[in-house]
Amino acid sequence: MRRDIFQAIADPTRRAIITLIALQSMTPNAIAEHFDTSRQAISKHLRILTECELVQQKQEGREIYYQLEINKMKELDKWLEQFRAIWEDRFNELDNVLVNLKKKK
Amino acid sequence: MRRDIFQAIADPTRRAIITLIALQSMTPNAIAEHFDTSRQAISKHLRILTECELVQQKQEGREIYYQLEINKMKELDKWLEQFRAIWEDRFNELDNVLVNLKKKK
DNA sequence: CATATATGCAATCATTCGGTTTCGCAAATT
DNA sequence: AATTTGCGAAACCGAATGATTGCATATATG
Repeated sequence: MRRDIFQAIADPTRRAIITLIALQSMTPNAIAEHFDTSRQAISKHLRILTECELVQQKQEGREIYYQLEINKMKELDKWLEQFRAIWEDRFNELDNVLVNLKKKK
Repeated sequence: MRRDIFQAIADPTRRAIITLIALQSMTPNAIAEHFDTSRQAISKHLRILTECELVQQKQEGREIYYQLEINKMKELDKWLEQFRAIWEDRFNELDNVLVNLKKKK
């Protein structure tokens, strides 16, 4: 089972979990209350998120708090980096087109 | 078949296709040459990318050029936005810790 | 007009995915 | 000590996924 962040965020429930615990770590039960599925289903999602290190566990007694590993999210940003240059370029090109249109007038 | 960008970029081959045609649009055959799989498999990936509008087709005779719809990539960036604030905050917190350590010295 | 080329589409198949249900275990509570 | 609570693991199931193979269609080329 090869897990990577891209596959992890492909599922909408997992994306929702990520957003949910972004600001504050939560236990599986607390998380599950926000969804229509069973606690075990959430538990499985958390396992996947843990496997690809998007999430970290902090045991406290019999409770386990899941915390977002925000640094891992940066890997997504890193992948996007290569395209950022392009869409800025295209924007500039559009800019030039507009400038030329103005000149024609 | 509900397609969204997150599911589209979950597959490594599709990510590679995206990167491949980012700078220059290409035909399915040309794309397929870069991979180990069959042309039809690539065609299926292109269909998925087209369905979620990450890619656009330009017919030229019997050839079809596939072009990256760079604007759609921005949606990913938009989703990341909510976390960017967090990881910058955490960086600031770390900054404060370092400042405090200095003071102790 | 016959043939080669570029492409999409449908059927099929093994694998993975996301969910439920059942179970076991350890920590709290009574 | 007995019970409740919070959790993960395993077994199972239907649906989706990614790949292959075979076929159909449209455009070039001889």
